[in-house]
Amino acid sequence: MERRNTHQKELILEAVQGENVHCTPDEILAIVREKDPGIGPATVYRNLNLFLQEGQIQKVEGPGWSYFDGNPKPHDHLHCIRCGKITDYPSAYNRRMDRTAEEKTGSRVIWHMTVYEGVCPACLAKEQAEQKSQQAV
Amino acid sequence: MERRNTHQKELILEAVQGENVHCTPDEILAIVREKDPGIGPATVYRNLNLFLQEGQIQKVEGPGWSYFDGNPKPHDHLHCIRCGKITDYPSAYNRRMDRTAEEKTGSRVIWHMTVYEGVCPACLAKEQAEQKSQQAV
DNA sequence: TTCTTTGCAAAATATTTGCACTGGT
DNA sequence: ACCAGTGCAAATATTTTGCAAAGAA
Repeated sequence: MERRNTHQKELILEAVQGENVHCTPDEILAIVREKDPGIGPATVYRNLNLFLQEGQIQKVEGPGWSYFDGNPKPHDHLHCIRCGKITDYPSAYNRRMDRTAEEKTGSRVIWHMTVYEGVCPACLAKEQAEQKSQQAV
Repeated sequence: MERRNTHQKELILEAVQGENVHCTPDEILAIVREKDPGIGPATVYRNLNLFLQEGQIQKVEGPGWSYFDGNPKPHDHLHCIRCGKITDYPSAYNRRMDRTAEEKTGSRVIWHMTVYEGVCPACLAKEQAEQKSQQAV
């Protein structure tokens, strides 16, 4: 079964592969519809699953949220519990953790991902601003 | 709004809080129905969400899977890509990782969780058995 | 021209909600 | 007796699938 490249595939891959982009299928649909309003949700789902299988993108999930990540390499993430956004955690992949896990559990470990739950810099700033305005009142 | 203890709540909490238990809502429904077949899915969902809010349990999610975990303390997990089961990763919570992440990202980090993707000991054994039988043929 | 991919609509899944009734306190 | 919690069914939300038409190769 030959794999054909289409206009739609290009747009979807482009949307999800932007720098530090983490989107839901719905958000991706909105983005690609800006350039081609005819695209439907089924096409987005189908191709995201295809890219996933091909290893071109990955799915990042945590308690209560789920995003597609255009960067297929394993890397850690930070999830903001205030705004919901997730960002890549800037650090090299630590392969030693996998070896340690293998020794401890007797499993074969292929890769790992750490998700940090917290409040991102932008939301921290907002919180401070809110506190100030509360003091003023 | 007062919180009442019911028969159903007890069964559901008992089901999800077993040692190293990681279940989907559907699996939990099946377990509690063994003792009380009258319980419906809505009650399971409602109470799991309640326990989640109360911090009595947590939800663990990864690429393509999601389970409730009766142990509310942050801890790492191992997910088997062959049988789909997840198990607790036996190691103390590393608080230092959170402090490091705060320094690196400028965020406030509350907690983290690492998920290891791999093949569990039971499935490794199965794989070896399969290879042997293939050689025999 | 061939056969994959698309867009739509319907179907399948998963989860939440409205409401009358049950049952904990 | 009061009202939170339950069970059911309907409503939502999310994702997948069937199929005729479109369009890559």
